[in-house]
Amino acid sequence: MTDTEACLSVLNPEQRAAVVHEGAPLLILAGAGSGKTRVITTKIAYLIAEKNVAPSSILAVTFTKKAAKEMADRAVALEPRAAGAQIRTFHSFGAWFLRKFAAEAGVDSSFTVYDDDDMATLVVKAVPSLSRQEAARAAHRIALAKDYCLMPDSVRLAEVDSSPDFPRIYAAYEKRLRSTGNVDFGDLIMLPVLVLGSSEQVRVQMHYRFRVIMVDEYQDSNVAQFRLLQLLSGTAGNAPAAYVCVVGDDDQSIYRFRGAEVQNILTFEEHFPGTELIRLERNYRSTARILAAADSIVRNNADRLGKTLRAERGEGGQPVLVFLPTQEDEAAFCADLIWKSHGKGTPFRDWAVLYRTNAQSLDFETEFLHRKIPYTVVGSLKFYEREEIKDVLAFLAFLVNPRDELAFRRIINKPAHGIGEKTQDAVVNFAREKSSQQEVPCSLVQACRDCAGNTARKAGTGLTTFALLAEELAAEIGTAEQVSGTRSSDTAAGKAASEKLSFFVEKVVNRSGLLDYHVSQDEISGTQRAANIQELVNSAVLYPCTRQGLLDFLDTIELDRTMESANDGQVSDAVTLITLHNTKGLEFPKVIITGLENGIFPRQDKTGGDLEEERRLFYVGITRAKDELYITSCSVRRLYGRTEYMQPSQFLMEAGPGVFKVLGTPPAAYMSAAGNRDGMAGASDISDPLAVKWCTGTRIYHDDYGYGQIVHTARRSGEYVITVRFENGNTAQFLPRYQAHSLLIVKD
DNA sequence: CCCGTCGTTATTTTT
DNA sequence: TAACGACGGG
Repeated sequence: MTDTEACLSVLNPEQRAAVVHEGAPLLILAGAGSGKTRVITTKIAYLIAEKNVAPSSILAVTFTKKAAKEMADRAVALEPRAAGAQIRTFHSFGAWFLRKFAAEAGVDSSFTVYDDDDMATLVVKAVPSLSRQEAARAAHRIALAKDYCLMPDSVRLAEVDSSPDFPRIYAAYEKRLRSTGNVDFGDLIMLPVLVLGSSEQVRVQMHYRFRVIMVDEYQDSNVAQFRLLQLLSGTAGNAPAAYVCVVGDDDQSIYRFRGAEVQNILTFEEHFPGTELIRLERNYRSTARILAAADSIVRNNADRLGKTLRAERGEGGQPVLVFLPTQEDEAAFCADLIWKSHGKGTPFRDWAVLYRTNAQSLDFETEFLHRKIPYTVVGSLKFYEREEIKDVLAFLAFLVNPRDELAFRRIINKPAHGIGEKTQDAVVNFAREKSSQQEVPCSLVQACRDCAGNTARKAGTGLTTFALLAEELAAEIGTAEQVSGTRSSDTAAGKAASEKLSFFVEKVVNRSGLLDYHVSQDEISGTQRAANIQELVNSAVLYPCTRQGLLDFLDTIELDRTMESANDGQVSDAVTLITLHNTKGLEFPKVIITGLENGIFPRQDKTGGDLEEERRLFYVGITRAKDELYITSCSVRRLYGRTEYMQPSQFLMEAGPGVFKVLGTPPAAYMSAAGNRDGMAGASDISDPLAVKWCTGTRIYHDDYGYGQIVHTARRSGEYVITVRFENGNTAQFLPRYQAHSLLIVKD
């Protein structure tokens, strides 16, 4: 038996059919935990080993860096030659493509990628009449327009933003962006679509290059990505169409807000004629009762293809729904649960705490820190959003592309050289003016030199000094010519490639004065900026000290702004704190989904299609759990510094009876919506006059404590107990049956 | 141009 | 509640 036969033999019939399928386009509808990554990776190995497909002609795209890495690792484990396949995220593929066809796309081959923040700043520069806030909103709409592949002159632009000014703002932004030579995230997909659409030659070249194209998490692709797939796979010239295989699950589509178009998967068969469909419905991840809970939620959605997951792992324990008074209690509950299981030998890494918004991680971090429970927060963007980190990255980006207006503005006067906004504007406008008059764009370094004589003496000296430094450092890392036409890092730049990039970054940090500047900031406000810069310097150690090495370094950071890459030496056994969105593609033995309250999850104002998306998000969360699932809901939560009384999430009422084992006291809203459920504590609360009178949220006056509010109710050995939080900070419990006389209900 | 104070405002979700 | 922007004094 060959290796490949061995790989195939562990698959179920549907998986095997998907792997050996060839010819027509293939749509794999893969339910959560149905082994789709195994199918894709086996298929890559199979094509190489059995079908003699050249590895380099295989393109597999995913959405997250993590997923891409996992796919590549697993494919290589099955078939070493898979290392030659292109296994990337959509955006990193776009970046690769744009560097290759920079001229056709009208960008600098050494472009860097502007994030949302940079976009907003550039909008302000392009349309100065806008406030920062308006610019940020416009930037967001521009990004969305690009997700839909709409240009400033598109008539359909109104569907993204109907304001009459929008097309002009978009056009002005676009002009300004193009003059920097840089791109934004949307460009990484949209520009390749435009280049492929307009250049037959490029299309043919790509068609000969990629013979097999696979897309994972296809349900989250947007219109631009769909068109990219169409253009890469269609026919052109004499080049035959590539084999297309997409994998997705309409129930897990959770990125509509970012332009993801569920229609892409729902109508795939119309756009790729002759499509064959394979369903993977056997779930190897979760136990049956967890899957039942997931299904009881998602079946409330109307807009779905519909599928039923079959559990292959047996019944398992009943998912637990816990009602808690406050968010602190919620954090304490999680800590208790995790700590107790750790005592029984469960490693911390088996646990994941899921939440709707990043801000919710704070309470867990505080509690876990206190209890000495190790944890890692996944996907928090904090590190690369820090000012000092953005400063250093901007300096590096500027060395690579001296037309980068935003990088220039960020670093030119830090530390202060007397170059204020006026001088910056003069330099930038000078460069833009000159660029429009000549073939070769004018770099901002050159503009600094040319402007130095026409400004105040202090500013002039600063500009000259800066230009000298930028030229010297840029020369050291190599010039653009030294990499053009080659992607490998073996191009000899000034220094030997064996030297580490971290030396160069360290030099930049020192010579620019950025490190000194932030050291003094640390002294003033006791921050950790210098240490953060050092961490960034250290992370550059993995790259060679060449221009290409620097480009790769910036690329990696720009396309994966999560901490993991900068933080590989993290604790090996730790609880995972993660947003629901970030859990896509992950699994954990034990999962706690927190904050199941209306307004938080689902978020307020969600209706119709948006509400269905929230429901799918809940479904994604539930199906991450392998063995144990806990869900928590609080009756009180601090929101924007105010204390709010919460109702349980409507999703909880949608689950049928017996789906969850309920702990704590279910609020009245849950009870009345659920009707008379079996085996549930406090089931008689709606008919208990005490519970009706003394319910959560009621305002109270107490002779000794003053004003307060009921934050929790419970039934303890038959007695109805209320917990009251008073305005003086005290919290106390009372038995209304006996103590009603000392408690006054305050009427508004 | 720098720094401090005060008032206001914001919280999805991410490549 | 915290973080950020506007404003004014040095």
